[in-house]
Amino acid sequence: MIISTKGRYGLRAVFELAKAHGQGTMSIKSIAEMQDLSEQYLEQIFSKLKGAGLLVSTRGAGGGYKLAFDPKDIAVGKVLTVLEGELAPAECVGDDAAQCDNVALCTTHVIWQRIYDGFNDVIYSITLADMVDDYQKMLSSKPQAKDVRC
Amino acid sequence: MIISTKGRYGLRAVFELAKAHGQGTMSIKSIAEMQDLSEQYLEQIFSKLKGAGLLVSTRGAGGGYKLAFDPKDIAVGKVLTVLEGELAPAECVGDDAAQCDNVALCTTHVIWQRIYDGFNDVIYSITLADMVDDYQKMLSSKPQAKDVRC
DNA sequence: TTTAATCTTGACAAAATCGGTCGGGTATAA
DNA sequence: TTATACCCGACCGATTTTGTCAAGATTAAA
Repeated sequence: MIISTKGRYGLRAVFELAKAHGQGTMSIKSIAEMQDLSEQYLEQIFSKLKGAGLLVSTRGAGGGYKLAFDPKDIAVGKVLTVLEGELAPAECVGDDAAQCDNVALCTTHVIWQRIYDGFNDVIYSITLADMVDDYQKMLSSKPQAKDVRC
Repeated sequence: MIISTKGRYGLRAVFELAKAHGQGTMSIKSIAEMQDLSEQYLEQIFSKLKGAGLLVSTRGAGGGYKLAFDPKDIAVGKVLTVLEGELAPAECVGDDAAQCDNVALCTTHVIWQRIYDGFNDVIYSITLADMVDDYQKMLSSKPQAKDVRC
């Protein structure tokens, strides 16, 4: 599995926040229930996302989390990168790439770079708003639909 | 690191076989020396690749490994998949996908599928022959070049 | 003011995976 | 017959994954 549970659960949870954006905060408890996740594990995940500035929280009764930005301004890739670390195929590509002796002459480097670029193109081209749109469309085409996870 | 050492070392080693294709076999020892890898670890890697039918071996003195097919008929993706297992972002995509309750209604499934497709497009569109071509071009444009790894 | 809800933080731990090593085989060319 | 090379399964320490547990801080509401 390229994406660990942190990233997969995290994206599902953030998707709930995106659906409810503009309607105040949601508690970890309610999201954990909806998505059938452990509250304590989800705490860890949201804590990371908050640390990265993607979420804001309110303490106390009636508090909870919400997105720090509009869903259309949060790329799926951002969420995944915060939770998984940088998704690079090898050390010689990516933001904090360890430069090898001579990248210009390294044959496998070309492969890793293409994988990295392709991957990031995909995950940064989809926003949370896109996910919500997809969801609305699925709902309207199959009105009996219930939330499903994978 | 999305690709582990098995995949990264393996691709480098197989690239050596591709460069020498048509010139008989190469021993693990010589490749391990060239690419600065442990012989015993490389044995494990080649054993897997042989099991998958990508390599053939000759035992005894003067023996070694060679590609089972022409480099142009071996995709980088095939090598990586044999060594890494299927490179799926989640359980619900890929050949041996665990079907979730209702994929057609699952919002995150769309994301995992797009990542999976993008990834496989890249790695199955490059063959070992492409790598060798790249290498020859690099050599001719910088004739003083030595082999470099990353 | 008290209470309950909620986020916050850090430690802990079982299980799986990673990145190999070790110690023997077996087949074959020289 | 001997040296070379592949073959194979067990093992092993370190790290990462996937969480759990406990205690505390903050705040809204009763």
